[in-house]
Amino acid sequence: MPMKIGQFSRESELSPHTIRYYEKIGLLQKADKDDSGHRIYDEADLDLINWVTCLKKSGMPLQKIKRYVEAYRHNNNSEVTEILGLHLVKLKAQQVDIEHYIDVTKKKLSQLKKSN
Amino acid sequence: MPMKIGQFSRESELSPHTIRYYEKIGLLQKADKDDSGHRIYDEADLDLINWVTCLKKSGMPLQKIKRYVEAYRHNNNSEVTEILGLHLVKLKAQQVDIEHYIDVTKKKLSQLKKSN
DNA sequence: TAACAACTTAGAGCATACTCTAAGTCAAGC
DNA sequence: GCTTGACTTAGAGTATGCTCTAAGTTGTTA
Repeated sequence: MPMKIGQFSRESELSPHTIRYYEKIGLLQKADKDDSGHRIYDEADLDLINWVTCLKKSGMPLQKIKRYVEAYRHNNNSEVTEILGLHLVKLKAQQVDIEHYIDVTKKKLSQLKKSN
Repeated sequence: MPMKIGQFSRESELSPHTIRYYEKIGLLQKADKDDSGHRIYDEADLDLINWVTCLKKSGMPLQKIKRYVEAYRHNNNSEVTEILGLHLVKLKAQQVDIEHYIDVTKKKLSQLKKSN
């Protein structure tokens, strides 16, 4: 179950560089180290990093994810809920925007077809 | 109808800095200058920059927008169509992703409510 | 004519998010 | 014992997209 950064990297699909970077900026807590000073991670770390990746892919900046992770670590449920609630609102707005951009792009494309 | 960078900036909602930057990286053609060396723009420039802004807001990187603008300038309809077609595919993929992220976020939120 | 705003340029600086480099340590296999 | 691969650190470099600074010119208005 416990793994070093190499396996953790493969399972999370983030490079070791990126994982250390996330630790450096405080997004991830300082990982425990084994006797040779190598970072060790477990399933809980993997669940967290995967959720972090999901938040990141959905457009949340690392600074905000950092605040989320901190609130999560401190069991501050109300802040976690607030951050996710706001995130949901933004995602819905993005959804509306994208629909609009799809429409506009389609129109532009059909105008182009006509002018041929 | 012709205007200097200040008014062009207000009408396009881009700063003069940004407009000059776009010109510098070749996204916009070198603007014509009046007798005092000030850039002059017209309605066609405004239409183009507004479409550029639309592409940018919908996630197209400046380098790709640059290629779009060049193809557009050279009346290369097939390339314009190709770029927009690909963009449409990406937007649709984004739409699917966002729907997924909305679902996941909603689930996370309802899990949090239960654990209260 | 003097102040003031708007414009010009080249180039530096900034924010975000990595990504890589250098120099070194450590454990396992031949 | 030595190579190999995975790991460590601090810090430099990269890409994108601005954003600002400095030093100067030009046009309008009181």
